[in-house]
Formats: sequence, C-alpha cells, structure tokens
Amino acid sequence: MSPRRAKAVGGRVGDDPATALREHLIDVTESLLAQGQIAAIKTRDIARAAAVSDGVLYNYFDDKTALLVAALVRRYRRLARRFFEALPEAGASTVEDNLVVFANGLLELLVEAMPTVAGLLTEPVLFHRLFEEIHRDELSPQSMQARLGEYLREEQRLGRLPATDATPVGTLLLGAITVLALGNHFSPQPDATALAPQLRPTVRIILRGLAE
Amino acid sequence: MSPRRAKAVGGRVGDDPATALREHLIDVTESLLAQGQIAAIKTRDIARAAAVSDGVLYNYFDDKTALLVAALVRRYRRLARRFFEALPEAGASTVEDNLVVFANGLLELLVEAMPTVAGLLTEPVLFHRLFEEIHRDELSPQSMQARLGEYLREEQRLGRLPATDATPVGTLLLGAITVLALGNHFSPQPDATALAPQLRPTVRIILRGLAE
Amino acid sequence: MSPRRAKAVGGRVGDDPATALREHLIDVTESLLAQGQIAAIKTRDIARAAAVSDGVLYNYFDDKTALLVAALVRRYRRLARRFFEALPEAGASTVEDNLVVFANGLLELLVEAMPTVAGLLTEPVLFHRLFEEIHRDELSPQSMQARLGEYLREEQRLGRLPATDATPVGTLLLGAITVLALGNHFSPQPDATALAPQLRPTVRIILRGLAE
Amino acid sequence: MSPRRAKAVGGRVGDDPATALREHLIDVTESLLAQGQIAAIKTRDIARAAAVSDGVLYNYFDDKTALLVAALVRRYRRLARRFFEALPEAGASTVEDNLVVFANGLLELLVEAMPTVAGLLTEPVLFHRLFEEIHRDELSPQSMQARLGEYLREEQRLGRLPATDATPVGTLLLGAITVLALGNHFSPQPDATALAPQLRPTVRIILRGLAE
DNA sequence: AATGAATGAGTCTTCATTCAT
DNA sequence: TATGAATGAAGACTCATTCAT
Repeated sequence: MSPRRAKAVGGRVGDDPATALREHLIDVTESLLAQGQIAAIKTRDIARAAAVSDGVLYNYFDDKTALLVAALVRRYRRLARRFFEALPEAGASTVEDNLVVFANGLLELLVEAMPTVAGLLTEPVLFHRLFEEIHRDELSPQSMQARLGEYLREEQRLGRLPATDATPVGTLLLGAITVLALGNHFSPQPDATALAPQLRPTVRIILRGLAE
Repeated sequence: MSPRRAKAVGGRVGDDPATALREHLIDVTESLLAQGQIAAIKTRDIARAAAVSDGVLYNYFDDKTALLVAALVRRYRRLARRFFEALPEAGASTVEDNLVVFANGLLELLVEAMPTVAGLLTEPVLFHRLFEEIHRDELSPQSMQARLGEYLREEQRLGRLPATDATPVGTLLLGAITVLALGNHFSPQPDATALAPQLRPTVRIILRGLAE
Repeated sequence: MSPRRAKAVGGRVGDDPATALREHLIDVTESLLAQGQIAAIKTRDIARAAAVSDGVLYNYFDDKTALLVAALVRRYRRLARRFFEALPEAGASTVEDNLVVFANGLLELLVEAMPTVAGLLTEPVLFHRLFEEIHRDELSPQSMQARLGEYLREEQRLGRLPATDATPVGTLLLGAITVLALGNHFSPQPDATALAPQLRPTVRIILRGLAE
Repeated sequence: MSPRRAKAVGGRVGDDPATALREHLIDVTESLLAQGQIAAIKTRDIARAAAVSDGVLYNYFDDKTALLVAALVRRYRRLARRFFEALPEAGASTVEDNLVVFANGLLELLVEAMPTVAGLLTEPVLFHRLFEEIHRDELSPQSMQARLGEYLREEQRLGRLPATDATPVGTLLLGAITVLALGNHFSPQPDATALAPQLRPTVRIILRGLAE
C-alpha cells in the first residue's frame, strides 16, 4: 500500500508520508529562503538540502516557482501569526507601552522578513503570486494596519488618545520601523537587538504629535 | 596604423578617446539601469545600446559587475546632487515649509532610485561594492541625515524649534517617505504625483511631536 | 490474504485475472495508439487511461516498448482481419467490381493505419519488432499481396482476365491507394470519404493496361 | 577585424567565415538527417559532429528546430534539383523510355528522401515548417507533378499519346514508385539497385491502360 | 501482485567571458 | 584597441524505470 518513502523524511507519526515530503520540501526551501538570495536558489540546492533526488520537486509542484511561492507564503504566515498573537489590547497598560509592543512586533517581523522581501523585489512573477496568496488571507499586511487602526480608535473611545485623525500614525510608525530594519539589514554588522531601544522615543514623538 | 576608435563614440574635442568610450559605456548602462530589472541587463544589451562590440567592455572594466557598479555610482551621484542642491536654509521661510521641501526632495530621490535599489537588493556583491563607493563620498546617505541634523540644530539655535532631542526626526521623516515610495512602487498603478500632498500632514505631526 | 486485484479490471468469468489485466493494458494502449503520435504516449498516460498504477506495466511487459509492440500487433491484426473478411471471390460479379472492392478494403486499412504507421517510422526498434511479429503471421501484408495474386490467377484461369504477367497490378494498385491515403493524411483537411470514388478509374486503367 | 574562427571550419577561399559556419552546421545536420532518426538528433550531437561548441548553434539559429528545418530544406532542394535536371523532353526518344527516365528520377529522389521523410512524420511542427518553405518553392512536389502533366500534354499534341485523360498517370506512377521505395526502405536488406528494373513493366501497363 | 513515489540521467537553452584577427 | 564569434558551464525540467511497502 505504501510507496517508497524518501530517505530524508523521517516519518512523523500519524502523518501522511506523501504530504510529509511535500511539507519537507517547503520546509527546506523556507530555510534556504531565510538565508537570503532567492534568485540564487537552484532546484538542485533544494533537492540536496532535502536529501532527495532532483526530480521530486516536480511530483509535488508544477514548477520551481510554485514551490518557492509555497515556501514564501508559509514563511510569511509564520511571521505574521507570531505578530498577531503578541498584539496589545486597548485599555490595558498605557498607550505608549502598547504602541511600543506593537512596534516591537512589527520590527521583529520586518527584520526577519527583510532578506526574503529584498530578494523578492527582483522577481515580479514571484512577488505577484505571493501578493495574491497573501491578500486573500486574514494575516495580510492590510489586516495589520487595520488592526492598528482599530486599536487606536478604541483608545480614542476610551479617552486615552485625542480624537484627532490618527491615520498618519500607521505610516509614521511603519516607516520608522522600516528604516530601522533596512538600516540594520544593510549595515556591515547587523545587530537587530540594538534596534528595539530606539522605538520608545519614536513612539513618544508620534503620540505627542497627535496630541493637539 | 593608428588604433581603431569605437564607431559609436564621437570624440569630444580634447578628450582621451579611450576615456570617452569608458564614459559612454557607463552612460548607456546607467540608462538601462533606470529602466529597472538590473538582473535582466545582459552584457550584450549594453554593447548593443552603446553601438559597440560585445568585447570592449572588458577593455575598460574587470567584468560586468565593475561596469554596473560604476553606472550605479554615477546614477546615485546624479540623484543625490540634485537633492543637495534643493536643500532649504535655516531661518528662511517656516520650519514646516522647509521640512516639506526637504521631504519632497527625498521623496523624488527615492521614487527615482526605487527600481534600481530594488534590483540591487538581490545582488549583494553589487550592493556592497556600491555601498563602499558611496560611503566614502560627500554625497552619502549619511551626509543627508547629517545635513538634516545640522539644519534642525540651526533652527533650534534660531529658536524656531524646541530644544528637544531631534534625532528621531530623521528616522520618522525618512521612514514615512520610504513607506510612501515603496507603496507607490508596488502599487498596481504607480503614480508618484499623488504622494507629495501626503507629506505636509506628516511633517506637521512630527513637528508637533517635537514641540514640548 | 488473497493477492490484490487491480481496481480497473472487472474479472471476466473464467479468465485468469492476471491475463485480464495484461489484455486490458494492451487494449488501452491500442486506443491511445489510434489517437496518433506514438512518441507522445507516456507510460503514465497508459496507466491513467487504464485506471491502474504506474508500475503494473512492468509486471506484464519487459518495458514500455514491449507493451507498445503488443498493442501495435493487435491493432494491425484487427485491421487486417477486417480486410481479409471482405475479400471478393473470383468468378463472381465482374473483375472490375471485385478489384474496386479489394482496393476499397485496402484503402480503409491504410487510412486507419496511417497515423500509427507514420508514428512508427521514427521508431526503428518498435518498427522492426512489429515487423517480425507480423511477418510470421497469416495476416501479413505479404499474404495480402499473395491473396490478390491468387485472385488474379484464378480469374485468368476463368478466362475473365488476359494471361499476361499480372505481377505489377499489386504494385500499381497498392501504390495508387498509398498515394491517396498519404495525400489525405497530410492534407490540411483530411476527408477519407472523398477517396473511394477515385478508385474505379484507376482500376480501369490498370485492367485495360493488362488487356492486350 | 576578423573574430575567432571555429576550429572546424576550414575557410573556403572567398567565403564569409560567419556564413561558412552557419553552412557548416547545416551541412553537418543534413548528414545526420540522412542517417535517419530525426528525433534522435541532439543539439550536442550536432555540435560534436561539427567539431564545435554546444552553444554555437544559437548564434546562427533561433533554436534547434530552425536549424533542422534549414537542413531539411537544403536536403530537399538538393534532391529536387537533381530530379529536375534529369527530366526528359517531349518528342525525343520514345514515350515509354521517357517515362521510365522520369520514374527513375523520382525513385532515386524517394529512396534518398525516405529516411528523412519518415522521420518527419512524427514531428508535425517540423513537418509543417518544412512544408511551408518548400511550397513557395519552384522545386515543390507540385511542380514535379505539374511537370509530368506538361510533358504528357505535349506528347498528346505530338500524337505520341492518346488524347484520353492522363490525370491518373501521375497517381499510378508516383504510387508504384512510392511502394517500391517504401518496400525497399523497410526490407531487412535494402537494395535500391534492384528497384529500377521493375519500372519499365509498370510504365508499360500504365501506357497501355491509357491507350484506348 | 499492485501501488505510486522516488530516482536521476538526459535535453535544450542562456550568457558572461575569451581571444584570434 | 576594437571586433564579434566561439566557448562551455550551468540550470530547469521530463519521464522510463525501480522498489519498499
């Protein structure tokens, strides 16, 4: 009943072995993705890294691109989910602290996603397929901004935030974080931990700027 | 028999013809760069566009990368110079107007540079060589931030700006602009002209945030 | 536990199930053959069409080629048998009518076989194995020509045909039919029904040529 | 001024060296074609046979198919030209002799073309591109039949041939020759020289059949 | 005996770089 | 020094065949 099983895939108990290899391929590709240079990933690299023959890929995916997209989507989802799980709640703690938490989550997300995103910019095909996949998703970047918007409106209702238009907050916060992540990404000696302390002063300015 | 001169390079009087061809190659490459997709540029494309034979390139540059870097540097300098020439002066006009002018210059720079920068992210070799070239330069991005810093300190000295720490202003401003430019770059129908009006509200929040 | 039986093969009563599957594979392959483009048939196509797994083929045949040859032989025999069953008898009707009937049978055979034969010409291995199979057979092309020879000699004995050497008749008749079938095969809009009416004039010329 | 020249191409005096290699590639491909099995020809085979690197092909042709078509066309033209040059003239010799000469020419053409034509049947793409090339040609198969028609009409005008409809002559003659050539092609021990003697009796029957 | 996933040799094509002239 | 054809390594993808279960 069972076909041959790929050498490399230790059977996780209860898993459909075919699915297991498919997942394994995505896993492996995802890890190659994390190393940067999406364009430099050859099908053979994937096969080697998966300890599997050159052809398997095509038993599970239409082509190399399809596998890459699958891995990108998974990578994105993993990061996004972590972000959403750590979101602060309106009313608790202080607004400043909450926004710092929010900013921190976003920073982590960006820092990790940066190499992959960077690699995507030159691959319009990949980029758009990923884009489509992600946007029909509840974890989409839009939801992130929407979520921040909701949070801010909630705090305004609670009177902890002035009733001014809070729209630019998103742009400003995301922008500052993007610049920090980019700067880190391209610095000769990247050190993501040095970034977090810079967030609170930034948040403070934004909040004060909102104040009236 | 005198050395042959490349067909395409009309000798500018007084120029070393060899140097002229070198420059011509950089010019042509720069224009290809502006069209986006750095990875898609083939040596043959360059040769064709320069109306020159495939091999010449190697008479003036170690390899394709060296030529690309030279073109990138030149492109960067051209954009950066334009930016520096349009900088506002402390004391004149209003601080808000001045920062809007500053932001506008930066936005233009980014919008134009975006396709090239995007293309560079997948080319770490290129990127770092460009990075090195640029940073020993008076037109470096650092100088831009430094220049903004100087401007702000000057305004503080003039009493037109509160004496708070103005460091985050750069990050916030650059960040917001980056996010706008990126968003535009990846929008289905990019329209750079729609971006400028969004700068003033952002500048206002930042200034107000600095206020206290 | 009794050996599993392939899903797709309903057991015909009294048949060895193994043989049944073997035959089923040949049937399916034969039908794929009729669709033309022998080189385009993949083992997987056969398995899919037979609603059977990729590997079974190798339980009944040495390799893909062996299966193809089996299917080709069967296809040939089916067509040839139909041809032999419709042969006219000496003495009955008129000689001309009889030869037209003969020619018609041959034409049908050729028109149907053409796509397969065409496909075979590029597969010398297949072709020669089929050739061998067919020639030790009572349904061989040779028998067809022999049968025509017999018929003609019989008519000569009956005095309905002059006693000249009738050998070239076969070549001429087969040739004309071949050319018609080939022409039809490669015409932009093949229409086999348009072919038959052209046979009688041809037969007439041949008969008249034989006359003296 | 001159670029590197391929090792394999001895410069024929006065030839453009670039064209020479292009021609050399076609030559080599043509000879591979003559060996049969068009589908079995790999780009590497061609390169090896041409004593040239794998990539050259693409300096002169869009792809493998384009080269194959070029070789096929040349092969066809070579054979067709030989055929046309040996055509008999109306009025001279006897009609029978003339038709035998004609038939002989066609037989030679077919015998030589057979392996190639056979190989083409499974390559619809190639076949149609060759078809198009050939049919805008003065050496097309149509011209051959037309030429035979002209000849026959001329002989009818000269009174050396009865004024009956001579249309089937083409089909009969071409058919007989095709069958002979095919039979020879697929015989275990092909011997084209054994074919010619069979032509005269065939021609005789056809002529006699035309007579009345 | 059936399954069907894994294997991997084999194919076409691209393109930066070299080098004879 | 310019030319531009030749080079050949590299890469995505196919598919007949094998074999553990």
